[in-house]
Amino acid sequence: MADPMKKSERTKQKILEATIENIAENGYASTTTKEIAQNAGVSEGTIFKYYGTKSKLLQEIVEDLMHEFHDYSVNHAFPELIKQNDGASPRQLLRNLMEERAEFFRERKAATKVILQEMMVNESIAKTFKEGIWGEMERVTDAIFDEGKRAGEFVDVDNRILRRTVLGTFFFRIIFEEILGVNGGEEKIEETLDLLFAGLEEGGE
Amino acid sequence: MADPMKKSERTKQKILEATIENIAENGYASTTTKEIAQNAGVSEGTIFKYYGTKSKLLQEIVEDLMHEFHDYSVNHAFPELIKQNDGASPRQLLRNLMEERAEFFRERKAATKVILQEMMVNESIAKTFKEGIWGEMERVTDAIFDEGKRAGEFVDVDNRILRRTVLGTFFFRIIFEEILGVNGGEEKIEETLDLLFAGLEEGGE
Amino acid sequence: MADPMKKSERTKQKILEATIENIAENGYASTTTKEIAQNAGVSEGTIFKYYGTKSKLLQEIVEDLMHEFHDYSVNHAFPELIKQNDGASPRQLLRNLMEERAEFFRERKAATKVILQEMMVNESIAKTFKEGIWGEMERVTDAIFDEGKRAGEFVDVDNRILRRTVLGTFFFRIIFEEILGVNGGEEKIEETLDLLFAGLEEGGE
Amino acid sequence: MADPMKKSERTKQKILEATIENIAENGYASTTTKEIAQNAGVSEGTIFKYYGTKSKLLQEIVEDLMHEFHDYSVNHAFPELIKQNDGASPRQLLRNLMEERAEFFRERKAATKVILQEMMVNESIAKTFKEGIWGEMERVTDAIFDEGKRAGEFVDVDNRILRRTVLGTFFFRIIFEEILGVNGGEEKIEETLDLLFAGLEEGGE
DNA sequence: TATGAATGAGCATTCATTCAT
DNA sequence: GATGAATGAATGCTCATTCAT
Repeated sequence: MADPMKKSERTKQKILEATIENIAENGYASTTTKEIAQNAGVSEGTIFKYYGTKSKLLQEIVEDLMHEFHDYSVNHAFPELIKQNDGASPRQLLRNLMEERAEFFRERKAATKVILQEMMVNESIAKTFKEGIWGEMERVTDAIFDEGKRAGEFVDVDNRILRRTVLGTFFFRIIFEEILGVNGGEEKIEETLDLLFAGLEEGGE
Repeated sequence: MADPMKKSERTKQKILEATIENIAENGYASTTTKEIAQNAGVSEGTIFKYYGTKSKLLQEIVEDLMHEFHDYSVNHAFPELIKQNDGASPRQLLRNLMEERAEFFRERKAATKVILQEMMVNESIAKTFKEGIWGEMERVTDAIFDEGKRAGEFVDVDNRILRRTVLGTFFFRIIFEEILGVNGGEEKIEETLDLLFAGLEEGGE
Repeated sequence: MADPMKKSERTKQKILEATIENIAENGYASTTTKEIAQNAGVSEGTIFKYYGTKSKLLQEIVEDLMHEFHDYSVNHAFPELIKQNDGASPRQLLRNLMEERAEFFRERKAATKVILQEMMVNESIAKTFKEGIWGEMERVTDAIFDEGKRAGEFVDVDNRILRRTVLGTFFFRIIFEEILGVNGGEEKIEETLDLLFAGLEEGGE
Repeated sequence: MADPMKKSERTKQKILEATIENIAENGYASTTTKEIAQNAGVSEGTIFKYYGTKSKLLQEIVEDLMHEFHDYSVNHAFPELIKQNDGASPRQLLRNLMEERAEFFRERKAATKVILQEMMVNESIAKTFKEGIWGEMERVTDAIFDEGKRAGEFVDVDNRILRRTVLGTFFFRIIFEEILGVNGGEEKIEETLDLLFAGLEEGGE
């Protein structure tokens, strides 16, 4: 058959998209199932038929993003790391990683906003974020930093300090520039990396 | 007089502190006035007597922090900037600024968390943050960056890019390390600044 | 034909049995059509195809029991009464009647429980019970009591008082012993009748 | 002060009375808190302020009746039993007991109906009934029957059989005559007892 | 000044019922 | 003949808010 998705799957999907949209805008607690139903073009009953409770809708959003993030790691980030012996410098690696991940969150801006919001008030989501997204980023950056230091290309500084500047810059782009819309929001990723690598100080190189 | 605050002022203060505590933990929408009343040790009626509506409590928290932040700027940050011709290097200036502001938010961690949370779902708070806190930080960093560049101490890069790394690192410490509790949370501010100034790249200097 | 019942009749029957089971356990109002459907192994839609509304299911249960009770009377109780001139004493008659009716309700314990429950909150079922079951029992006991008194075998007491002790004892067995499970639940019908006939008082005879 | 009850106590009482009335009429599951609120002349919120959940309202009704029943036993039934050596015959004792208890339930007809109804579908209420009311009646009747037999006034029949006729007659009056309104409902308690004691059979005495 | 009693609009959730397939 | 997807009115319950005392 041409239709790749059953009707009920399409309905579930519509509900999920509407939920992400509404929660990203108003927050989980301030979003009503009535609003979600209207936005999704279904009745409230249908939402509960598929998701049981409002909170399971939130869970679903979080878990979906986690799975996608993990799949993304396995299919994009790690293959890159493996290719590292093929000549890509740690710097190039870091650049690719930051670009890809930024792209990932940019494409899922609303869901990302949902997680950032709810993480602050929901223990379970905080845990999922820390173990899923943060843990992953920690492992990947550790690998790159260690390799960079081993190759004599990175300064020998505690990985946590390196992460502070690198991931600080990364999340700043996502949270402040993309989501909150401050600092202009221009990309200029190359200049940013140059700056991180060469330092703020004039005459350093 | 021995009593520096009238009874009613103390009651108002108790309510505000309880509100900050509860909202920081559960978010504005999930915090009930009943909980606040219990936490503050007053009746619900008293809250409404003083603040009229629940949302005015939130406004009050935001505005209080804004005023304190502004007073702090006027009394600490700008005087420093003015003394800059007295020999302090832009680097020293930046370091002082980051330390002081981090201290400011660290002392007001709960209120800061409230603003970060609600900023994402409340247009009015987002506006206040952007105009108040962010605007201030933009002006101050612009001044420092410009002076640093003029003095030939900073690389000649768009201030927005400079800000991305500097404030990214700064907010990372506050949001991720202080509030979310990831990346170990060790201070090591000096090393962090060294890294930002000298760059990630080995042999840069 | 080997198949005595069409498929659709069997489906209707399954639904009815499931309904009796569920309502007996949880009551009409607390029983959902979803539960009935699951218990009967059909879809909810099927229930409504056959019975139209939930309340018609209840009606059906009540009416079925009434018809069976009435058929039972016509085929068992009245023939006995007619045979009474054939030598059976009114006492024997009463005994047979109580045994037979107890057997009837015992075999339909769940449906009986349904009627007892709903009779208390549903005017229409109360009416059906009073006119159907109660009325029948009144007529039958009147006939027996009158005959017993005429034959000089029963004391000359108002039939309503006689009924109070006889049917009280009868319904106690059904409701309290069978359905609620108190008082041990042993049968000992002969001793019970002896007691009713001879009285509680020692030395009476 | 002249007012013997605080306002809040009066409100609680109004709610409880309305609840008993409505549940007795329509059953627990079919009674809405909205109806109760209207009947009690309060808002729905007030019901939940005082009782927390709808089911606690039911619990309260059941527990109240249990406590009253128990107090009644302690203050009326047991004192009578103690006076038994003062010359009251077991028959007289039984008569007093049945009259008093009938009076008790008659004065609380609605609450009694509530318990009878819900006992059939609510395990917890069934348990409370069995342990509270039934257990009490079992103990009291055992004491009377044993004493009656010891004194040679009652026939030597298993107490459970005696109870079947005595309590059967008793509950018949309450459930069938008082609550369901069948069998005329005339009192004639003396004749009923005579019948129970002397037996149905003519010429027994 | 402060309380606690009361409110009622609004919420998440349930469930009998409909209907296209 | 039977299903499962969808509905929406109704329910129990919450909570910001009011107000008499």
